[in-house]
Amino acid sequence: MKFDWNRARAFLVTAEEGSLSAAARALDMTQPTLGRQVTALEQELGVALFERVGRGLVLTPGGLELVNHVRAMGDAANRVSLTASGQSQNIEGSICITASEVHAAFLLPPIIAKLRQAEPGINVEIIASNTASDLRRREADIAIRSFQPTQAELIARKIKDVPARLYATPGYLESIDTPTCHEDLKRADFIDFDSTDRLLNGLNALGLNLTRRNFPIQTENHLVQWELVKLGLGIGIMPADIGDAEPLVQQALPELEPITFPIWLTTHRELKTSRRVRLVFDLLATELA
Amino acid sequence: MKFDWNRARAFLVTAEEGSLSAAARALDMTQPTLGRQVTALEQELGVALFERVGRGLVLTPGGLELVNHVRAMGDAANRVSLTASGQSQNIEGSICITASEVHAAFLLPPIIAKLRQAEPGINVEIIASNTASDLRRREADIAIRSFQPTQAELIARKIKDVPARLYATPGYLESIDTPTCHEDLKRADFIDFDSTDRLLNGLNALGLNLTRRNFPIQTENHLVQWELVKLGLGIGIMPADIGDAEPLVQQALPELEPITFPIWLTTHRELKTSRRVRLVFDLLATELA
DNA sequence: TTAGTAATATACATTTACGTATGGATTGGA
DNA sequence: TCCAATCCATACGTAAATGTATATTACTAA
Repeated sequence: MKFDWNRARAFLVTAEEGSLSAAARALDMTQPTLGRQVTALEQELGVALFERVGRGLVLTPGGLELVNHVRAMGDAANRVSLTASGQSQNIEGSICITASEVHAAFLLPPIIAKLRQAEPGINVEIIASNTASDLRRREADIAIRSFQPTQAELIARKIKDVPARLYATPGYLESIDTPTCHEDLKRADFIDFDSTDRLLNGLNALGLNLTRRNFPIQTENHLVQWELVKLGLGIGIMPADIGDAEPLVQQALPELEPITFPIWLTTHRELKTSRRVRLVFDLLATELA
Repeated sequence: MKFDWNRARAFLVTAEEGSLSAAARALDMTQPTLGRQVTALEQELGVALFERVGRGLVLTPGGLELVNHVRAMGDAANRVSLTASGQSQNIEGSICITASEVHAAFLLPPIIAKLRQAEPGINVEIIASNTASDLRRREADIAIRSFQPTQAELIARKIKDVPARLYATPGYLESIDTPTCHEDLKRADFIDFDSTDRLLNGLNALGLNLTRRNFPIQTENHLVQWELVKLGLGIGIMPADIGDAEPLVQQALPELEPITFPIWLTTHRELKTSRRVRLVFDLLATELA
């Protein structure tokens, strides 16, 4: 193990990002530095790792075999980082919370305000994303999710079950003759925020009989969907407490049984020992309930 | 994993050796360097790793927990080191050689036989193609070419200059009244193996005066051309040592000055690192000369 | 075919890390 | 108690790695 470990990290990130430039961005370094580190590692190990072909790099067979072991180094480095953070008993510092766009926009802000007031030394970073961040890779410290994580390294607490309902503007509902039963919704436009058919299937499971023609507008962004709903372009789904609090809209079909989904609070086992993480975790659990 | 991996290595060796000085000796570094790296890692992780007590160092509880994960990094690093040296030292594996069809068919087989006898662990793949493979894209490890490559990434060695002569069967030569001078060849049929007019131009440069009518048969395959020549369908060109060794044919016009072309042996920069490539390269250079 | 974009490679000034030399401190033995 | 040995910490000159700026190349879309 007499080679330069930082060069190994440069190699790993380059292999996973696919280019020196992307790896440089990920590591807060410059592209020439990474290029030099990778070539230096090649000389150090006596193995050609990448083929410089065109504008990208391609792993050589040798590099392909080596990257597995270097990835093991990276995984161990992640564990080092996690346990080190877990041991820090400093309240002050920064914490990274990930949540879906809706939760990040409507649930988190008042809680963050309380947190900042109670502990001004804690800096907060919020990642609003509908794709689940990987806590094991330290993409966030705490995650608010709508499903229970399966990995054993993670600890999760179920906060509550939340009902979600359909909303639209009164004007829009009038324009489709104010639906009053399941069947009436067949002539409605729904606004989808998922490229798969999850929303369609979920609604049909409640007894509706929709097709893709009922979803003429799609966006991957749940907040954009909500704005479209508020402008009267169709029906959208939203957690009931958020939807009910919006004066511009009303429930589209109050008789319809709501879709319920849970809220799970998740963190890494190692991080739970950190005073800062524990404090924020407990605050979130209290305030979200 | 945003900490300095070299510092992690410094921490690991220090913990295992028991002192900074001993670690410095093990890593071929100096004691001040290691001391700085360890303290820098402590600041980076926000965890006290060692207790400076007396003349030695003692791991703190935090350091004790972290050293396990850092040891996992070290184990992975060892595997990296091992497979890397294995890849650069190991003779066994496969090697891919590209050559023109004629070279692949007539020059390579006896050399490959020697190679297989000397190194049975090496698998050989031969790509017989008249279009130059791109070594930079790993289409082959070693190329036998008749021109010097221009790319700087490639290493090339000129083996020798080879004369090529015209051959035909005695029967065919009699059928065109046994040509004895340049002018007589105007009534001969030549068999071309190149869609461009390279052969025509090359022969005219030697003082012949041929037109396309002298090339009634064309094939992109040099070996097919040779079979056509051996069947008495016309005159073909062939490296002199190969043509002279074929009993079915004779030189069409021995007075004609031969066309000479070079043989270049080419590989990419991994030659510097791979023992296998170097071995085959050197064997080819010796045997072809 | 031709711009435009995004990637890698190179040149040079600067910062950073390293090694040497030395001082201060502790342990073990005479 | 003193001395020797060993170790960690500090200061300073030097060497190495990094960043900025720029050139060069390859793929892409019009």
